Amino acid sequence: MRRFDQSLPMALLAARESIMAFFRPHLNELGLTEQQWRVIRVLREHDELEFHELASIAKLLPPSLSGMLTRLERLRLIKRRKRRSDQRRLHIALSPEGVARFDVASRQMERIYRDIEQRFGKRRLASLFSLLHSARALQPDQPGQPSQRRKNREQTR
Amino acid sequence: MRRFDQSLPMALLAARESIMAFFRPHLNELGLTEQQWRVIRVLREHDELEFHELASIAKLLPPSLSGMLTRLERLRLIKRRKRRSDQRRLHIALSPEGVARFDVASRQMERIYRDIEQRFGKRRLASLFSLLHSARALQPDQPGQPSQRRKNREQTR
DNA sequence: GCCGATTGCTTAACATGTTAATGTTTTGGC
DNA sequence: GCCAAAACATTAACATGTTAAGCAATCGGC
Repeated sequence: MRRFDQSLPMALLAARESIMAFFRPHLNELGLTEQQWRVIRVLREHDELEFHELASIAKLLPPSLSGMLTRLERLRLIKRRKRRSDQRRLHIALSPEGVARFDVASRQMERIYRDIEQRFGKRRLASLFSLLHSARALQPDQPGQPSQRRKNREQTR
Repeated sequence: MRRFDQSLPMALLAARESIMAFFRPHLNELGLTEQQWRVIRVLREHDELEFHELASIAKLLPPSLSGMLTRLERLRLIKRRKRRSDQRRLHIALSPEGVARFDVASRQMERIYRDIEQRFGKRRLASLFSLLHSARALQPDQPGQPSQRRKNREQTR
């Protein structure tokens, strides 16, 4: 079998951890976890989002996001409210405090990012983004799909 | 601020999730989590390792690994024993059942990997690995360090 | 040989990831 | 309008990530 250090998931994980080592200590000082920063950042960019949109964009599974919103609400950084016309749907937005927290954090994060960009090189960074974007597009065959390769079925959901 | 989808940590995360979507369902069918598979794979490659070596290679923090070993031991996939000369140090090795489980899983994982490799392209995959390896080498400045960037990391052993 | 400092793993406490089940609201066929 | 099915968020149960504290074994200076 391929050597462990030639595993693509491991290479992606290790690279990400190295990058996060730049950001995480500063986020912690700002009283934010990495995932909370993801949510705040996405909300700042979109003003208001539905639950499922936020989950999708921030790459969080619904159960994780659900708990995070409870905690972010307790910190008074976000607000969530049900849509009147459909009580199932949830709308999430930053509070004024959330916006303020974003403004403080974003400066610092942007500074760190420029440092990384400089160390790594703009061109290589662009190449990396391009390849990562392609990888992101890969999709396993769907069990019910009439494609070439098929596997087990049975997860009706 | 940069757009969220231009964040390097997010790009790495999203790419990794796309790749793991190929592997995870099959690991689950084999009764293994993603991290358990990491541990088994590393142990298969090294026969026997000390705790700290295993943690370092498999990119697991000691507290996570500690709990995992308890569960893997309960599943009878690994064995851990203290070194006689130093009762603090722990040695971990696969059990025969662990080896057998590896053998079953490795075939399937290798098959999936070749599928990914084919879809993504060997050359581009090699480029991606190269860039990821470079990213992995990045290290933030240490707070107490003189202004030149140095890495005072982990030559603990 | 004694004792405080260090080493190495484990526990603890909390947040998140992952899958399955639950509860509530809405939809759609009749 | 009625009711089963679907849609959505949450809760549950468990594993892992992360930081700090704990505990036992060992080391090192004396």
